[in-house]
Amino acid sequence: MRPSPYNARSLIITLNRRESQPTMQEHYHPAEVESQAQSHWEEHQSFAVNEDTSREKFYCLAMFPYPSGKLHMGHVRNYTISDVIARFQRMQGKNVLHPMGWDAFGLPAENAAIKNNTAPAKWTYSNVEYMKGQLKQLGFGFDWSRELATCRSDYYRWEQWFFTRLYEKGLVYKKMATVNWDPVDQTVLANEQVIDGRGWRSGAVIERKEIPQWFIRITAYAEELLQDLNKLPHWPEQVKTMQRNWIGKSRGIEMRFDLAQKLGEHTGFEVYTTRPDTLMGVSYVSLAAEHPIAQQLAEGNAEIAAFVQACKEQSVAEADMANMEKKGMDTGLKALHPITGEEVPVWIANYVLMDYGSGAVMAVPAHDQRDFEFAQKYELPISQVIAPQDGSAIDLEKEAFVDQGILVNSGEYDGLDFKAAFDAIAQTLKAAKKGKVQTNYRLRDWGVSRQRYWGAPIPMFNLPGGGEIPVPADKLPVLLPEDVVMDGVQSPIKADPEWRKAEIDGKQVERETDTFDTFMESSWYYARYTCPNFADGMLDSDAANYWLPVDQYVGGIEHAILHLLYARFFHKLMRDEGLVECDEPFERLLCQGMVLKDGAKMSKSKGNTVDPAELIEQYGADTVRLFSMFAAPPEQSMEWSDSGVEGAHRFLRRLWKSVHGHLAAGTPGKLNADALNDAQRDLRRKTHETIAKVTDDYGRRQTFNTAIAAVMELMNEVGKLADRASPETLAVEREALEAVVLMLAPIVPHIAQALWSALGSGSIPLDTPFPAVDEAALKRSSIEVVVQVNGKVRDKVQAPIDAEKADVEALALAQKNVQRFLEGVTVRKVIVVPNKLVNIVAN
RNA sequence: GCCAGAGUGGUGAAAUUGGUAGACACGUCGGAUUCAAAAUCCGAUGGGGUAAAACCCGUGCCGGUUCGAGUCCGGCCUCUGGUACCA
Repeated sequence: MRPSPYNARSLIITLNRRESQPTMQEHYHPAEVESQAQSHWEEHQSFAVNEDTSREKFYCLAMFPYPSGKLHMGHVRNYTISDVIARFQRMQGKNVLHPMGWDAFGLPAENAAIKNNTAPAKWTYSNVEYMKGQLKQLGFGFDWSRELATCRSDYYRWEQWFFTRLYEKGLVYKKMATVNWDPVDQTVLANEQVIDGRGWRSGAVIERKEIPQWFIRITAYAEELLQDLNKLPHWPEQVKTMQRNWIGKSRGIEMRFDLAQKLGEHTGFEVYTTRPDTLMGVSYVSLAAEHPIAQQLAEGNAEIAAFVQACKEQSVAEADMANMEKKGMDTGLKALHPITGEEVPVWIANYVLMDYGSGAVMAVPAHDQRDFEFAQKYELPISQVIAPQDGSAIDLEKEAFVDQGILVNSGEYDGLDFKAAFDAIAQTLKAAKKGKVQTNYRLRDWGVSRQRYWGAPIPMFNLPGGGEIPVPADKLPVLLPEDVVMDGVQSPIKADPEWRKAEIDGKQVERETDTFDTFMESSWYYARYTCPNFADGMLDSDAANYWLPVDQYVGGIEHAILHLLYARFFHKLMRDEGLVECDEPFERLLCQGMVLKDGAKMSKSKGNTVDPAELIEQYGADTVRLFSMFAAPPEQSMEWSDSGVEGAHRFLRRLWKSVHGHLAAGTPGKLNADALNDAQRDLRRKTHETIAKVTDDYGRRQTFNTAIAAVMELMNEVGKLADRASPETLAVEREALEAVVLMLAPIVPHIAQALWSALGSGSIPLDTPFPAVDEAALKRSSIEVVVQVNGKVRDKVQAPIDAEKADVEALALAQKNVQRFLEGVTVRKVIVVPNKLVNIVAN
């Protein structure tokens, strides 16, 4: 017989408790149960871990929260998921790291500081304190000894140091880039602060403005970031697809259009296309408003200047750019077609972005829908150069034909398909030194400069005569002053002329007053958790290499691209600095869905928020945790329901009652699997089927809702047990209840701990192995098989397990209702799916 | 606009590899218990149909593949996330 891993008994503890707190046994009091369990964990430091090379490690990480004030349901869901996984893995015997910290820098702190007349630091720290209390109340098993906050200088100093290392390696550079500019407040606005093209505070129409900013060369890693997605089999396919599309690798041709007449120093410009096969259909070319040629034209032409200015009056956000009305202006300038030498008009268009590619595009209205609409609007020629492969006609009055096809009206290239045309045109351009085949990435370098106060100062010194040098390591960190007053517009470190003053080698220099994008901090916190107090460097490689990569990362799908791509990039940068060994930071990724109320995202403005604090108060943390896991699978958005919470609570009360009812019924006998009657055997099978399913649901499928449903089913079966008088029945019931308590322990750890103790164990579930399946108990002699006629269910039969196909077929055909449907028709075919279904095809 | 998802009873959902659509809950209705109520327990519950069955219809919409489609394919509609300075 399988030795039970959890039959150690410690009745003394239970008896003592029964005497001192008699009411505890009869009724479920979540507040008592939960504070008792939480004190136990606190006292025993149950979640503090260290590097133990003798044990298999498991690093379970939930995306750390922005300390916005108090927890919302999204946090509760996120951290319940990671806590369930962490506790389950621990019950699988692993050395589990489950840390927590604070993504503490960011824009909302500045806004709150202005509103509440306080300092961002003070506001942030008080939020951290409050939210930490809430996390503890929910019973999450975090190793608080590793807590970190990104706004602390012992964290961001290493980020500053790392940035200077990247600068030395040539992976950091400065260039002009476009921002949203509020001309009234004289400040840079985040995309979020631009509403319908106006500044959210001033209401002024915002402008695009070019300012110098720092960039990190993520494009140097584009190919590796793309290829290594193939090393992540346990990431959701949709996230990998989104990242691939974001990186946007394409093969095309970069070519030069010469200007018909020189314009100042400009003799032409570069254009990149992935559709060189349409080159003979070019009607015009478009430049971005910020293109040097457009700038030069604007200088000598008031009309063009006005149009260029108008193009700049809009947000820089891509979604806004793509949705706005496409506008253009003919400059009167002509460019020469790189193959035919014919003149094509040069336009300026508001939809061409200077930050992408070369800031100039060739337009083929017949074969690109956006060009088509633009050409129709401005009555530019639309000439077909591609015909459908199948010879069908196209209607260029209605829409562009954008598929690949066969070239027409393209001179010597007529009749070629996409690939042949690509090669032939590439060859011609190359021979004429007018262009070359080029691989392009849509991915752009990472702009990390922010003109805001509440962030890590960029560690650069600006030199009086221009240029800059990185702040030397011995002068780090560049501290952000925390005791400041927010006046509402200017960053305090920009407003204070003293702060920027610095000296190096006796020379006066100025500190950079821009701060880092907060994605910088969230790109490496997972690694710092492995050695949060390491004072001699960014990472302690021994600790980092023991714990990394993160085995399970859990967070919102909204981070599918930016955060997860930046973190992957940073990891590779740290690897190339020799700080970590592995290539990817997150082995397995779970993206949880949003929490909705009345079909909409919970938000203060909609007034449909649910406060976790009130729910914990009313029902206890276990109920909140149980409901948030039961209501939907983790990846799906989840509808909040107050009555569903009631139901979860009711289940816990029933569970409590069942266990104590069982204990009161007497002492179970020794479980003898061979001496059970049918009902006992059935329950035992159900117990072990449930263990098998729940283990799979927790581990492989990560569908906690179905795990809970399976346990509920088992409990319903337990409830149907007729006689608690027999010691055999009690033994089977005991086995089921012990399994139930342990299976639920990752989700409802407090009540599970209390019930486990009541069942007489000296250990706590956290340190108890997860129940194991007894394969022998799963055996059954017969199974229900569905009988279909022409795909419709007509009957069901009990068939011996693994019966011969012919026998099952005969059994199925013999059914009365089946016979009824076979009258007057001929059986053509019989399909037998073993142990499942028979389909009789007849007509 | 572009990229990625989602859509199943009154509600949250389940159906894991193409094989019984609606497990498990919530709600509602009926019953037991109670002086009464709460709590608890038992039963019913996709729509139509029937005395009860049988049977018919049913997974956003239109079409296809298959013995068999919620699941696969093509085309739409609606909603959600992201769109590089919200985190």
